[in-house]
This record gives sequence, C-alpha cells and structure tokens, in this order.
Amino acid sequence: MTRKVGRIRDVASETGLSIATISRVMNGAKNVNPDTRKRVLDACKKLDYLPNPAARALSTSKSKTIAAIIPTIEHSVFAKYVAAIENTLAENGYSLVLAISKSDLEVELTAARKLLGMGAEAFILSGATHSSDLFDLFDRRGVPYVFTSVWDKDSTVPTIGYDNRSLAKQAVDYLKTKGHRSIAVLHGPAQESDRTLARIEGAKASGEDGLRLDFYETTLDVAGGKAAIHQALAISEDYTAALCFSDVLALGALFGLGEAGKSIPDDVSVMGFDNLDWSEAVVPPLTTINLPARQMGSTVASQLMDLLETGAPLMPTELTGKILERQSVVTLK
Amino acid sequence: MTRKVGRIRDVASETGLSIATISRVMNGAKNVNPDTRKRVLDACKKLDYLPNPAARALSTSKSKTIAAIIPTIEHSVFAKYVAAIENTLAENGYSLVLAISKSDLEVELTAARKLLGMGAEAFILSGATHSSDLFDLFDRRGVPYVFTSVWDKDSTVPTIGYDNRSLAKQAVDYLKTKGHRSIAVLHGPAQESDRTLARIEGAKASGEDGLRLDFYETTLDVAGGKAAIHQALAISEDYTAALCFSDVLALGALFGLGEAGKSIPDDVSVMGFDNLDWSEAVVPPLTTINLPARQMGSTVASQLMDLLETGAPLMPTELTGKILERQSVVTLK
DNA sequence: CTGTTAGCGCATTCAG
DNA sequence: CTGAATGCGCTAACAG
Repeated sequence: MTRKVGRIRDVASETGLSIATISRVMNGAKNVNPDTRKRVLDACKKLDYLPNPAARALSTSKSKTIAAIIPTIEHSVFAKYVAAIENTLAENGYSLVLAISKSDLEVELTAARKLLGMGAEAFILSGATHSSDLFDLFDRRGVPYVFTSVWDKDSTVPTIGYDNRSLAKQAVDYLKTKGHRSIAVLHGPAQESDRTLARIEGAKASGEDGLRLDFYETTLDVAGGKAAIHQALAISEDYTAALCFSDVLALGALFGLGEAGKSIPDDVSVMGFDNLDWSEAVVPPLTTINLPARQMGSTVASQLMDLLETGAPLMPTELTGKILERQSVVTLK
Repeated sequence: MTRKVGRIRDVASETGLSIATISRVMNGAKNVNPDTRKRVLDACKKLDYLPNPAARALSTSKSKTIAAIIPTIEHSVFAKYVAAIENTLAENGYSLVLAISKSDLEVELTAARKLLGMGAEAFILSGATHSSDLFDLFDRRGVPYVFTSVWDKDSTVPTIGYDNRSLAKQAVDYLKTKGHRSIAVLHGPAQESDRTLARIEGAKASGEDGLRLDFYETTLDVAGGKAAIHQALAISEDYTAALCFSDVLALGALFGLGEAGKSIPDDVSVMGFDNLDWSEAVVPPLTTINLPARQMGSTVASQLMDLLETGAPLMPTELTGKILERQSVVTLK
C-alpha cells in the first residue's frame, strides 16, 4: 500500500514552475499563460496529480460538501429526492454526505455532529421538527440549514417544499366534489413525521356535516396499507373512498380491497399521495397527488450552493403539488 | 455569518493546557490524567469545540470517508443496500459519500475522480464492469475497492455478493421442477448491468430440449414489466410462467396479466427476484429470490473499515440468495 | 503573468 | 503524564 500520490510541489519541480502557479492552474485562475497552463496540466496527468482535499479545505475552510439527513431512504419518494440532490451537487463539484435518522431526533443530532466534524458546510433537513440542540449546534457555527418536504411561510428557518396541510385538504375536497361522503384515511406513523401530521390536519380541515372521515394509522409500507384497509373494512363497509397519504399505502389498499372482493374504483375509490414512478402502471392507474420531489432536491441543492458561494440568502420556496386524475377514483352519482 | 468555531488552541488557553494534551484527549489517548481529561472535555463543551476535520485529515492522511458509486438509488434493492452501508459506517465513525453513475462508465469515472479529490479512502463499486481508467486511478494511489452485487471467485478484485448466474439457473430449475416448460423471462436493460447479463446466462444454462425460454428486455420499472408481459402474451399464449429478474418487473407483470384477464397463478405463474419489502404483501404473495442486500451492505462496509484500520485484507465473500416459496407460482400437473 | 511567504488546525515526534 | 516544535499540502495575499 505505497500511498505515493503526487503533491503540488512534485508538479512544480517537474515543470520548473512554482507551486503558486500550479495552484492557479488547478483552480482555474485566468491570469496564467496558456502555454504554462498546458505544461502544468500535462505534468499533472503524467504524475497523476490530484489536489489534496484536506489541505485545500484547511486552507480555504471550504469542503464543498453538503449534508442531507433523511428519515429513510427506503421510501421511493426520498430516493428520488436524494438522487436529485446528488445530481445537482455533482454538476457543480459538490459532494453529498448522507445520514439516515430513522425519524429519531437523537440519531439525527448525533449524525449532524458527525457530519459537521466531517466538514459539511450546510445541512438539508427533512420536515420542521428537530431537536433544539441541533439548531444550537448549527447556529453557533453559522452553518446554514433548510427544512424540506414542508412549506411554512412563517417559519424562521427557510422551508423549501410543499404545503402538506393544504394538499391533503385539496385531496379531501376533490373526493367530496366527486360525491364521496364516507372516507377512510390511511396514513403512516403520525408521531414520526410532521408531514403526516400536517396532512391529517388538512384533511380534518375539510370536514363538514355529513362527511365521515376516519383515520387509520399503520406502518408506512405496502403491508401496512393492506392491513389498514382490512381494518377499515372491518369497522365499516360504507366507505366509498380510501385516501392514502402515500402511494405505497395505496398500493397496499388496492391489494387489500381486491382480497376483500371489492373492485376499484366501482366499489371503493382509492387515492394516493406522492406519485411514485409506478403509480400510473398500477391497475387501475392511481389517482394521486404529484409531489415535486425531484424539483425539490435540485432547488435545495442550488440554493445552498449559491449561499455558500455568493452569500445569496436562502429563499423559502413553495413547490406546488398537483392532483393527477387517473382511474382509481370514480364520481358517485 | 460569523464563523467563529472554537479551535484547539482556544481550548488549550481556556484550560491552561497545551494543544498536545487537548489533542490527546480528543483522540482518546490513555496517557492522560483523568482530571485533566475531564477539564478538557468540559472546556470543549463550553466552547462548543469540534476538531477541524480538514486539519485532522491533513495531519493523519485519513478522512474516515468511504465512497459508494451505485447505478441508481431509485430501485429499492439499492436503497436497502445503501442504508445498510450507511448504518454500518456510521456506527464506526465513518461517513458515506454517495455518487450515482446512471450505469454510465464515464460518469462513474468522473465521480470517482471527484470523490478521490474529496478524500474518499476506499470505494464500493457495483458489478464487475468498469472503465480500466478507473482501476488505474485506484491502483496508482493504492486506494482499495470492491465489487458488490456480484460473486466471482476468480476475480482479481475482491467481490462481495451473490452469484447471479447460479441464482437465475436455480430459478429456472425451480420452475421446471414445478412442471413449467414454457417460460417468458422478463429482464431490464442487459447492456447496462452485468448482473442482468449473468442472470440471462444462468437461465439459458438451465435450458434443455422441450424447454421454451423466451427473453423480453424492457425498462427496469413496473411499467416495463407490464409492457413486457403484454408483448410476451402477444407473441404466445402458451407461457405458463413469467420469470422476472426483478420484483419490480414482477409487479408490472402481475398487473399486465390482470389486464389480459389471466389469473395468477392459475393461468400464469409469476416469479420475482430481489424480495423487496412489499413482495409478500402483493396478491398473490410473490414467490421470489431473496437477495441479502442488507447483509451485503454491512459486510462490505465492515471489511473496508477493517482494511483501512488494521490492514486486514479484503475477503471475497459469497452471500447466498434463496428461493422464497409463496403463492405466485403453481405446480403444473 | 509568475514567485515568495505565511498561515490554515491539528497530530505527532521528542523532551522533560 | 504534559509541553514545545515541526510539518501535513495547499491557497492567498503580496511582490516583482
């Protein structure tokens, strides 16, 4: 394991130039003679030289690293989102370091400390609920951070995301417009996610006399959706629609309903949330709410890089979700 | 943005000790008086001191960072795997930097260069097909790397994964045992993945007279599975089984078959690959091959950390996949 | 356009 | 058990 990497001074002596000039070339400074530049570049290639990131970071106090802490990566909506962040950062020479919090505030705090100690210059957090120690940690060091997947115009911390409350309300309103008056709402663990909480609240806000809205909490996976719909059916056969706060749950509901001999959407309508990539391929194609996960990822990444490079302040931005009408919801006469 | 982070010398002057002692405490050296240690720790807390990672990396030439380059994160099997890597690394104070190659060798090479330039000390690669420049890059610097998701006992580069060829062969053998003689094999883009190629080869190896095995290539998503099964049905109505080289494809096949009025498994059996978390919740529960994605992630991570810490050589290790019999495959009389 | 010089913050000899 | 001194590799003024 002869770790023989070329150093800047090797390139300097190889070319007979000074290390300052090498540094200029490596950093794309314009005040370098084209010939000199070429000579340096050739020597770099020959010596297989790559600037030492630690030395560079130490000297500039910039690591070009941004951290994202997400509750889970095993839900496609996060995967899409993380992929978008990574893409955007990579295009600009930044790197993504990732930590998974399992929706646990303590785990998140520990991870943040570690990532800071790794040189992360900015943090992307999910949701708006975090340990106050976490904020202290960031604030004391002047490390910027953003909340994503949520939109709250009154938040002191910039949010970049969608309005979960409003979206859920729109979903219920939509179902009401379609004539549904008895709806089972399926959702994941509420105490693990303020997004879920906001959606529940939004749904309730659409309540009115003559509207029956029952909530079923379950695990956030297909099996959970299936179990929850069975449970709902056991409580009442009158539901004409199941509103699922994730497409994953909706897929489970589809299967559960099938097992119960219900046909979709004729017996029961099913509506999802997320617009995962398979939701259109499902039978019947799932009516759902498209969440701009990809756009959210690239927006967050760009803004953070801008802030780091130019000091441009973070712009809270609301991304709009949109109901995608497909075939899993029917109009009741 | 007053970036006022405490430095080691602040802690030193706060405690009246030398920076060497602070350093010792921060690195858990044992030759420090317990009282002194406590005094230092208190000061660290008070000053919110965290060692500067760049300085530390520069001084030790260790970044405690490991890179993984994966083709995509939007397929659950990778998500599970990445989560396992991250968990294992995090438990040991290491960080994961992630890059997504989109199955493009050039993108991969560029990403590797960037990650090296970020201080990654070891690389986790997917599959065995990579640019030779990539190997040069690593070899010249003595940076260790592993191939994952594949097992090849003859590979010069250590592999940690499962034998895709053998697993696919076992799948076909299994279907033959169940009496199937006409099988549609659905798979993703073959030129993008040597794992897919190996599976195709394995399936073919199980061929024999009287066995009809047709291959359908499609996109690696639910819509792809659906389209492919429709295509297969258009070519022949005689298939008694669909072997899908990913559960994602199998889910699509399930829906496609449903649309075509076929019932599963009575009219057509469906077999998957991966054992994604929803595959048991599907109706009917999917017979599939369990791939030890999680175990693979933690094994790779542990081995690489060991190598970095103690120099322990990488141990090529074969992880075993296993057929999970559920209800989507029926025995033909 | 190019060279010289001084740190960046820490780990690590070597003394004591 | 603790302190003083050196250098890790690079960038950023400042000269020239």
